[in-house]
Amino acid sequence: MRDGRATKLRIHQAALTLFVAKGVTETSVRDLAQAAGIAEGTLYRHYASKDDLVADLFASNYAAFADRLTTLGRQQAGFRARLAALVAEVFRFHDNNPTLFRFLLLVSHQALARVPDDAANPVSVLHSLVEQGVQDGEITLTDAALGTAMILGLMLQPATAIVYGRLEAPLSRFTDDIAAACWRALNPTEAPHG
Amino acid sequence: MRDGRATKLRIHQAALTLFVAKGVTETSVRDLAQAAGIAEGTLYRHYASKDDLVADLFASNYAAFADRLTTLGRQQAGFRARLAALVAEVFRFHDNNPTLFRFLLLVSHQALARVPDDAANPVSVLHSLVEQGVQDGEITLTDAALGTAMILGLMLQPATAIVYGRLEAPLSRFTDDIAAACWRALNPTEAPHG
DNA sequence: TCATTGTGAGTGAACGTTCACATTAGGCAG
DNA sequence: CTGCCTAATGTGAACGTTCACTCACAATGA
Repeated sequence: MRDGRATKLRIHQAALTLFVAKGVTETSVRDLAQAAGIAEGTLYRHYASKDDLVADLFASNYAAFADRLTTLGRQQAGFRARLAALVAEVFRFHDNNPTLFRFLLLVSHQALARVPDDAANPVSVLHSLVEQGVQDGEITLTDAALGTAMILGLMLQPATAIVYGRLEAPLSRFTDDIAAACWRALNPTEAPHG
Repeated sequence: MRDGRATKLRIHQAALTLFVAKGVTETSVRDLAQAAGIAEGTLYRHYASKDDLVADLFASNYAAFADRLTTLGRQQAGFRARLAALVAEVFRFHDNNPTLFRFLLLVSHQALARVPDDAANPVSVLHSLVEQGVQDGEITLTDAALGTAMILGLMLQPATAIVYGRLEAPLSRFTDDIAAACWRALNPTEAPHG
């Protein structure tokens, strides 16, 4: 029998590229097949449907990234070190695979519905981290949900700015600036370099 | 002749609601007509195409909001006051018309292509504000584009968190917190309450 | 009266998906 | 080693559905 794994990888790459460039709904199965260099029917040897492809592409990468963040948090002591490591990892991920990063950002709005609630989730990992920091008295801000949103915004908007050409890649050159800005944002009454 | 303006408003409302709830591409002209209580053909008495409806809905509201922000900035003296007024206005807009706010967020990725470059743009208004602050030495951070992204993130992610139910509305209750967080994020070496 | 507004069945194109058939390659008998 | 066998993989024309959009006609009201 032939090995279909190479074909599946070609589908992955074509799908990520086209989904990010044109949007999921705007990308047809014909588009995908042409970009991957296969026939339309071949896609259905590997995925039950187009939706299944999107959901699988999202869920597997989303959960894997959440796992990486969780592992990372365990290797650091103290909230500030964990935060810095998390920002660094997110930015490194963006720079290493911007297309995948943007795909996850793009479809998280719609794809999250098809992902099981108990699956690992980068946002909930971050939320747990902030909650821990609040409990341990390591940050002044007490609303963990607000703190999570702040950190998320300080990371994702610079990434978005790169997409629009308002900021120049790589994102990693802002790692220290953003980690420090997160820290200050979370500590309303403390000196910035506490 | 009959007055079509009421019909046009019904189309606006139906379109905003459905576009936000299901997405633009996932909303058909049949969906729009049914929600607005009109026939499909009627929509084409008011818009040349579905794309035209989206573009008009986006461009008019996007530019109007940018103008409001510009006016607001002129009424304040000093960067910090301007920043606080801007955050307050953005959050007020979100609370007064969350559907319109989310629509502008949702389609800004794709709709910006059809909007003339010289049109007023909320992001460029913010960028000019930050640039002015840098020039006047009112903030420590020197990269205006990075500062713009930071402020944008600190405003938009809390708004997004409300959509997902991670944060409770209204957004306005965070106005002071976020304005202060923006200020601290932009001032790496300064005391937080300078 | 007539320009404007409203109607909805109809149109061709594009969509996701299917299916009968072709191709491939590892296992296995001779 | 050779030559089938078979399951996996690849193919693309065809299918039914849905889509955005059109048009001949009706209704409205200044």
